[in-house]
Amino acid sequence: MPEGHVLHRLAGELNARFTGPVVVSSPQGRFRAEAALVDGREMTGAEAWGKHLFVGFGDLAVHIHLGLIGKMSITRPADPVGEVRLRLATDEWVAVLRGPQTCRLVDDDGRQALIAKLGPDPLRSDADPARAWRRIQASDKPIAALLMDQQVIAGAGNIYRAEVLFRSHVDPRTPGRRLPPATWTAIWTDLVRLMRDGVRTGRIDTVRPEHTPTAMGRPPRVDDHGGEVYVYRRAGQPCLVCGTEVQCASVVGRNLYWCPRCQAA
DNA sequence: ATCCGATGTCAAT
DNA sequence: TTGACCTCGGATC
Repeated sequence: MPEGHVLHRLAGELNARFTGPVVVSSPQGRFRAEAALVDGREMTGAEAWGKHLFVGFGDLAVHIHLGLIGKMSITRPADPVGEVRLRLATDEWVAVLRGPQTCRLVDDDGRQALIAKLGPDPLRSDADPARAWRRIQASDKPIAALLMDQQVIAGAGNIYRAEVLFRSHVDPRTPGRRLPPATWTAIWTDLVRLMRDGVRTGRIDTVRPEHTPTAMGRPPRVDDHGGEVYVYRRAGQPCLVCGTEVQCASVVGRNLYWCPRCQAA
C-alpha cells in the first residue's frame, strides 16, 4: 500500500516506538551484511521523503523504498512468517519489512543525493509547491503524467492522482502548461489535505460526505485498498456524482480512472 | 496447483 | 513502450 502517506505514517510509528538499542537483522539474508553494520545501535530518527523512508542509525541510515508490493508492519514481538528482508526489534516492538524495492544503507551524502532528486512532498512542512508548479507550467505532458513524476511531486501515487484530479474536476489529459494557476493551487491544497488524512487514518478516503454511498442512498462500499474513493478502480461503474460510467486507460504505464463528464475539458 | 495483479521504479528496446 | 523485479493473496483451473 505504498503511497507517500504510508511512509510518513511508518516514520512516525518508528520514532514513537523504537527507542533504545535496536536489533537489526535480515532473516531472508539479502540485507544481512549491511544489517550487521548498524545492529545494536540506537535509532536516531526515521524520516519520510515522498515514498522514501530513511531510518537513521547515527552516520548511516537504512534507505527503504517499498516499490509496488513492499510492506512494513510494526507489531508486538511475534514469529515472523514468510520472507523478511529487514527486521528491527526492541523488547517492545518489531518492525518487519517484506518485498521492498530498495533496502540498503546510505551515508549522509547518499541520502542528500536521493532527496535532491525529489519534488516537493505535500506531507512535509518544508515543501515548496512553487518548485512543482515551475515544472508543470513548462511541460506539455498531461497533468496525469506529471502528478506521478516524483521529480515534480514526491509522494503522490496512482490513487491520489486519480482522486485529486476528480475532486478538482480536471481532465487528466490537460497539458501542464494549460493548467490554470488557480487549479494547480487547488490540486496542491487538496493533496496536502488528503494525504494528511491518509497519514492519520492509514487509508485513502477521498469521498466528500455528501457523496458517500450512504448519503446517496446506496450501500456502503470500500475499495480493496481500504478506503472510499470516487473513481480509483471503479472502471465501468457509475460515477458517484453524476452516474456516468467511470473510464480507465493506461497513462504512464498505470491505470488511470476518471469520469468523462465531471472531468470534461 | 497455478496465475495474475497490485498504491512503483528502472533499464532496455 | 515493454519487461524485470520484489512478495503475497485472491481468482481461476
